[in-house]
Amino acid sequence: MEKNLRKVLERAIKKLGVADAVIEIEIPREEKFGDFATPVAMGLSKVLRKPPRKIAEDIVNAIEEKDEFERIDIAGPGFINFTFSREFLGFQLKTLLKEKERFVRKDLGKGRRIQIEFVSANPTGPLHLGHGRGAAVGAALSNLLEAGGYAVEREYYVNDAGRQVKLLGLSVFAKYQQLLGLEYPFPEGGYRGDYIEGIARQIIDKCVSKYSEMSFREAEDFFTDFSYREMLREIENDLKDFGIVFDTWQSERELYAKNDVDKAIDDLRHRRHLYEKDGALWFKATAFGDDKDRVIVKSDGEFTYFASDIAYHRKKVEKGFSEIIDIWGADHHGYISRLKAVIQALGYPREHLKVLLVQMVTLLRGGKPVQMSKRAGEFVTLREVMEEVGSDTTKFIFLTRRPDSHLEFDLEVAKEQSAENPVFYVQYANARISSIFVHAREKGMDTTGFEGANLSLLSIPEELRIIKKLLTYPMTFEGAVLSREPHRITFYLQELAGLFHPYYNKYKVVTDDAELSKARLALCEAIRIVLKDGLHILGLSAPERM
RNA sequence: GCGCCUGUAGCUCAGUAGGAUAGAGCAACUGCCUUCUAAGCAGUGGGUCAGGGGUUCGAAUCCCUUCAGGCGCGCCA
Repeated sequence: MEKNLRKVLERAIKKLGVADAVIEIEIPREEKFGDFATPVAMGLSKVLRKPPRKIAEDIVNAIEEKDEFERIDIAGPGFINFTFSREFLGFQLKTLLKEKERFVRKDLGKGRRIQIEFVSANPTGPLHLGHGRGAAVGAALSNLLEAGGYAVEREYYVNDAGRQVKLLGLSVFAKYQQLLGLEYPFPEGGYRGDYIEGIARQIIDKCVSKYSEMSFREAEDFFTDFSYREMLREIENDLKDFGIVFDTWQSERELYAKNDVDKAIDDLRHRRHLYEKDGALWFKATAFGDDKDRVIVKSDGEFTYFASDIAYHRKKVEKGFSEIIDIWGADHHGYISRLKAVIQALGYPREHLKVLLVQMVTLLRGGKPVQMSKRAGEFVTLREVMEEVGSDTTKFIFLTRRPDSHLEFDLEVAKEQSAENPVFYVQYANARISSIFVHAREKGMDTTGFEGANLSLLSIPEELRIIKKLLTYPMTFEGAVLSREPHRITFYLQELAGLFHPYYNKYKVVTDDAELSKARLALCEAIRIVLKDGLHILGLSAPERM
């Protein structure tokens, strides 16, 4: 729709002797300013040395495709306002009905491959609400880019190698000993949640007291592996119930086992980005804009966490994606510059890696902060929130906010609102349309083919407003894809539902007038196509009954 | 001390890559179900866009600065 107008404007402006004008097209805030508007004449006034309104006039006169518009006005300081003709809108709507997804979505990615890594929580405890935010945003972004024509790989990075999983194993081991009535000191800084006892009990059920005589050194591998795998299983299950499935799970251990870490270090060494100092091996991150150089191998010979991160990102890069997106909690923002430095050191532009920060979530209950301490095992899990508030509501709350805004999640408010929650507002529109279709079929009407519908019967303001809104969906969609901002879809859907409900309330779709009914059913079908598309992208259900 | 994020209605948040008179939901108040679902609709109020300066035809949006909140700044993971 706006692509079409852009072409019209380009041709017209070319006639004025300007070849490469940047044409902005926007949807005016007020209806009286038309369906689309462009401030392009104002921008051109400097180049052409003429007053903006005069240029606007020249542009309008140069437009050939006048029949697409009901009106073209020049307003204010030099805006050109376009109002589409009803015939043109009808034609466009019919195209939408015919092409469905192909119309509402655009192939922006052209099959290019993008990897999105998100959640990647340590498998040392259950997912909490902050992970849920990353999960909701990551999944929605993945769906969005996929819909936009990219081949997306959703990846979860599993930190199964470091000291944390070992500490998990030790925590479980200690609990295990205690449950068997033996005295065993709980490790300092160990994990204390109820889930630790759960895992310990599982081990007892499986092999009773086989390990009770052993020292942790002897039982370490078993306890660590069993515990983190159990956690990972639980995490995967939580995510599945949250509606999120990953394509690949990259294990950190595997990077070591397959010598990816060594290879990455060799690679950087050959590229002369490493040096030794004080018995440690350093990466020259400052050469690529980082604050300080970073240690990869400590003087005691141990790798730092950064070493496997280098190997991991090298692996990502070598998989040949056109872009890599990491979604991190904002508390990791200090790592952006060092990883971008790695990307650059490996010979790629730093833009090849895009890090999306998801800000912290403050959990409240009735306005009061809920105390969270992972160490003490006091925290509200994602599963608990899902069960108390609901997955769709939880996701929607995450997706109605920009990822980089701090978020207050009040459990009471989320629940209270559930009756009039915005997510239901959108889903309800879809359910109502389904219901209309059922009703229409009961009346013996055909609700499948709309080729023959006389869409020119859709003439009241509410209907035209809805049609225009539908036809701007591709524009919103494109903006969301290019800016990598799924929340734009969320707001669009609320606006669309906000046009449908009043219409529904005021007018009947199914009436005695068969032809009008058919046209209105066609409109409903178009709304449904867009609603379903948007809800699908956001990872939300589109129930037919509520 | 340095870096990143944030500051918009009582509350939670949008504001479409600088555009026209600043938007939604919640909360408050008043009406609407013998009709395709009332998880809905109609109506009523509410603003120093944190403060100050600058850039230009035009700024919530870009730059500088001050203030406030959050998060980071290890040979931790």
